[in-house]
Amino acid sequence: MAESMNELKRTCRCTEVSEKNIGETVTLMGWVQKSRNKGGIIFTDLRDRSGIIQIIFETGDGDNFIDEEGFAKAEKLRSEFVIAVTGKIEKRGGAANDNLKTGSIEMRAHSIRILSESEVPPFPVEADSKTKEELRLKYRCLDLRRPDIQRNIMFRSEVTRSVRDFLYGEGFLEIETPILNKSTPEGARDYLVPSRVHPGTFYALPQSPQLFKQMLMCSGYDRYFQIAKCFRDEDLRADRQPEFTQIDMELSFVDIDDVIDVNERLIKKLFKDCLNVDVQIPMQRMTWQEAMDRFGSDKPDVRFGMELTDVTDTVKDVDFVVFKSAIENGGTVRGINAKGQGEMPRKKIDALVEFAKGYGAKGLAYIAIQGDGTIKSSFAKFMTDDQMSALVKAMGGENGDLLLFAADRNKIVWAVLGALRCKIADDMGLLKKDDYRFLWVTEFPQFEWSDEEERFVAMHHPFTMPMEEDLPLLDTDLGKVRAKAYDCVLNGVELGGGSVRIHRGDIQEKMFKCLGIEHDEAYEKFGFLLDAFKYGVPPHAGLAFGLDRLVMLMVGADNIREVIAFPKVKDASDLMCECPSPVDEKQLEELCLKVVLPEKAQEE
RNA sequence: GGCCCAGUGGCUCAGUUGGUUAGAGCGCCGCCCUGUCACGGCGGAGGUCGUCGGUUCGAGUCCGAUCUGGGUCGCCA
Repeated sequence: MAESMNELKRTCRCTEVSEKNIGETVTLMGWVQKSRNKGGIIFTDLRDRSGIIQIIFETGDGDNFIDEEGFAKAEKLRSEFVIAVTGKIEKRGGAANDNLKTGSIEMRAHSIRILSESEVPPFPVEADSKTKEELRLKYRCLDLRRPDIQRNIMFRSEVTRSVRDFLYGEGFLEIETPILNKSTPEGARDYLVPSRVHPGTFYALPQSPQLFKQMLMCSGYDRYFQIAKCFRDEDLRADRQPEFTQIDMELSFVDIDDVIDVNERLIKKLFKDCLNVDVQIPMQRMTWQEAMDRFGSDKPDVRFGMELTDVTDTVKDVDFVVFKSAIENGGTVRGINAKGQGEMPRKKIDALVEFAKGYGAKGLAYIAIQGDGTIKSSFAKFMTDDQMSALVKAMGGENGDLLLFAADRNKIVWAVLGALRCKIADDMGLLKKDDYRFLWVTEFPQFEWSDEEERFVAMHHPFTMPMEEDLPLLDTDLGKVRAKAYDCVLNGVELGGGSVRIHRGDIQEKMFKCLGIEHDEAYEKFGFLLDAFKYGVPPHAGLAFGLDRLVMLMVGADNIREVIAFPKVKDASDLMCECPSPVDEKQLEELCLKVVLPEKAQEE
């Protein structure tokens, strides 16, 4: 039977006692990790968020022993019972346990209360769980007791504390912005919330506090930040959840370098505080164009080389239809050199070809240079010996190397080789999680052509300031306009991004025109911001980090669910709460809503 | 929406070219044990092999569909 605490007070956590406390009487409360009954003596491992300490129950007279009634209780202990024990801290009578922080001491209980019993848990509460994630998420309460995930969640708290410390120190104000917002359907899909008071109308959950933080700049708060919950109704990934958290900030009277500077110092302090890792600043910078040309990605992993080489010129006369047609259609031929992989078995190379096809490649050409210098190649028969050696030379190919080539439109060539170099590096074991390589990618294109909409769309958002020297291009060549936008990249992951915003009405108007957004439409969507811009706008710029991704990389997790207390699964549902779920007809009526399922979903 | 991977006692897994009663480790239950900490000893319970359908004399195994979870492309201004 469960007992109450009554007047009993916990004196400290399980591992907050050490050899210094030997002889002291303490009261500990926590969960039974494991109980070992030796007959006349019982050893119980007691766990709380700090760790584990061994409790001893032995009958006898005096302070060091427990009475018969207490011993009977101890005999009943099972995993995950919640107990309170009072007793004396002693040096271990038996051998020390080097695996425990408290391995050299133990507590001799003289009283015990069972505060709560537990059913047998569906999976063991232990570190390095092998349990399927589905089950872990269904019983997330138990999963969150496991020491490794507790470490992640507590670490995350340290991160936000460090961030707040730094930003407060730099004169930032923490200001909350609304969760119920106006829907602005540019960008990601919104989560909608129906209004009861205004039937047929909806709020949207924020994709980011973007417009509000710009408003705050207009209002003179000059340095804002927020640990902001954001929502995007898009498909999930290992590093993408439908609701996620951003470290969001905005600054007035600043330009790119000011934003980068304050954020480099933020990251430096954060990594020192939480990981005792020294991040070198200033961090590496690279333009978007350079990132694409060298790494095939706007978020390059610079922990390893294997950079892209443009060999279009070298192969332009080669009579290989794949290369020829790519070049004729305005594309390029580029390659990467996987050093020392020349002996890769055909089967694995074929797997790489399949991998490449997943990124839109029609195929993948390769040259495998064997250890003795002989060449195996998928397209050797189309090449003269001179052409082959010129190509190998252009790629820096040596004996034992594997050269891989993609020929297509640049967009596809970049995507294919960019992904390929990361996959090969991973397969080769080149990716060390504790090797933190930061990188700023700058000078993003302002616009991106959308095949779907057959127009230019904003790559970042329509309030992003173009680079001053590119302003004339707004009239002539939108594809060439570069933006004052920047991303912070860590080990191939986009950690955060931001931009200098447009604060001049004339440029903003032109921007809307370039994006094909009419004056009225702009007002319909962003009127409140445009109104605010009429009354004195400070030049401003900002940035937002993905907190979940940041913590994931810092703890070395493979997905952000490991650093989020209550994450959603792949189809955006919550296995613990079992949501989303249908609502009462009455609730729908009140909101003037009617659910019309597509035919397929109506069956059953 | 596309492609790929997985699903067998509570957990993690094995299960041969389709062939007796589907196994193991851990966990769980009972008894014993005063220095264990991966405690130990003895005994025991526990499975519609994700679901539905098909092929077959016979399906955990082969085929089709479907569900669940994961990865990824598209998507994510």
